[in-house]
Amino acid sequence: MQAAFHVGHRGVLPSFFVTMTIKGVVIIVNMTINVAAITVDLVLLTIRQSALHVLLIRRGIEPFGGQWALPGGFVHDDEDLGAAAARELREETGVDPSAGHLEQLATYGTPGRDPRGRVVTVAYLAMVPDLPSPVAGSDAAGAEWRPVDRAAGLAFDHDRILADGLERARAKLEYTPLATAFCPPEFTVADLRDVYETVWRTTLDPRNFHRKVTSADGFIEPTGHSVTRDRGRPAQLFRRGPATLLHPPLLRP
Amino acid sequence: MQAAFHVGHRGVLPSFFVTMTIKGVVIIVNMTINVAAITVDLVLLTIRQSALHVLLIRRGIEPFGGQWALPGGFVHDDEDLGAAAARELREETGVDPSAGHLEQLATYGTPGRDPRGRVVTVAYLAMVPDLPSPVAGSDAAGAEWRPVDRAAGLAFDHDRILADGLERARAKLEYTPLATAFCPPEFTVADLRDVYETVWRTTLDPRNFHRKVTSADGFIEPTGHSVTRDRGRPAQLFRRGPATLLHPPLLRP
DNA sequence: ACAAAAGTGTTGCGGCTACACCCATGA
DNA sequence: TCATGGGTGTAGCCGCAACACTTTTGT
Repeated sequence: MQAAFHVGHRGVLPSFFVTMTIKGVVIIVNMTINVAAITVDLVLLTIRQSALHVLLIRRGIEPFGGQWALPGGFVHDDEDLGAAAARELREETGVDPSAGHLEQLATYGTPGRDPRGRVVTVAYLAMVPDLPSPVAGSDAAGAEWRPVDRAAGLAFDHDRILADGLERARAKLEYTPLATAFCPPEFTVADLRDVYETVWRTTLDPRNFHRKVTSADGFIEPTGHSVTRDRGRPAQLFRRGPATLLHPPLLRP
Repeated sequence: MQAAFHVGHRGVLPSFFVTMTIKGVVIIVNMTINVAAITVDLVLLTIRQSALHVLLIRRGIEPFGGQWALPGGFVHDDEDLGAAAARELREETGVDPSAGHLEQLATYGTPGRDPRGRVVTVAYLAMVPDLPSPVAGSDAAGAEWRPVDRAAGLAFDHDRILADGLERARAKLEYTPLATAFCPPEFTVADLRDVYETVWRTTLDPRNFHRKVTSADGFIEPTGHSVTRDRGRPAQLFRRGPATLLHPPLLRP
């Protein structure tokens, strides 16, 4: 039997093989250059009750069925990587990505990290305010916000991805105004300090912190409003400023 | 005609199609989940004659045949991403990756960035000392060290990747001992200062620089030797120290 | 009145810039 | 001995940690 074959219109050669059984004849096409499935995974962080939480989903299918994992999924055809991450964020939380922060974290492609075959995942780091609405329903068996120090034992290499995401988040609070991504549109200096204290797992002097963030150029802007939260003097409300880098930075103690 | 088909043993579904002509009958198999070819590209930097240079290769084949591009290539089957980058580095320069520095930069996968089809590239940033030997021959039509400010007009999206690599390198000199990756095993404080001045495109006070780098814990260690380079008092030789982070950092002016 | 949280003023320390100054060598 | 680059000392500035103190609310 002779078979002429042609691979797609793109000229990219795949490496896995396709087996076809036609009228009892088995045809195996084996190819040479490697391809991989591309997924995006999300390290999606928020702060609830002064504790840093990560969104986990409970896998409904194999592999790792029943185990907890970071939310993620396959990149669609003709879809940009960042767009895939933004889509996942919308699907999993319902928030518009522009309300929080979304950035590429790193890419993981160790052979064997997915038992189904070669899967390269581009991980993204996202921070969102504490969402009043519950997590939007997804095709997973379940989803929940988990405190990051109770998130060990994830599927795939997601423990590693989560650790990398946490370290990135901690480092970026120092020299970028990223902390505001955890806050609602209007927030107090105490809210912002709670973000830093929670992510860094330290305590900060409220007086010096206040001075630093209000004097850092373009970090936060007063809205003119104020609120009284519990007891005590009402606090001014701020919104995020236009700065993209912090001058001077807030260094970890 | 009926055809039962089965995709590989891995369970990963590809998205492109395979057309087979068997005894005059055309069979098109179209699949749903996207796959991509995975490449690694290298932003390989060095310093020659006090100018920052990047290694470029002249493409021998289409697409972008004849144009200059970053060195790179396909990730092999069962090869880790970092291992593929290290292999490219060895192939292009002959240096052992441990002699310099190699780290993941970012991943680029915009549809259409490669006219052959969906190609996702994981870019790596590498720094090596000025190599006495010329660049090892490769399968490309040519290779050369190009000053970074004369490197515009590269193939694919490599202008963007190079810009991202340069910004990463500049930022990392501040708070890591990365600058030593540009230096030979033994170097003087003036050599190290030249690295900073070249990458940052500034001038630094030699006296204050000397004090800072010799007092930064674990940054550089004296070897006991010294050299006289041109005129003037002989300079002590140093090797890189064990530090992985700089305390305190050297901030850009 | 008192507790509690917001916000300001002040002091002292440590790192940094700027620059004077000394050291060791080649020509 | 002079030019040149290597290396040290020091004064002043600036940012920051520490903390006393004032302001504004709820109870």
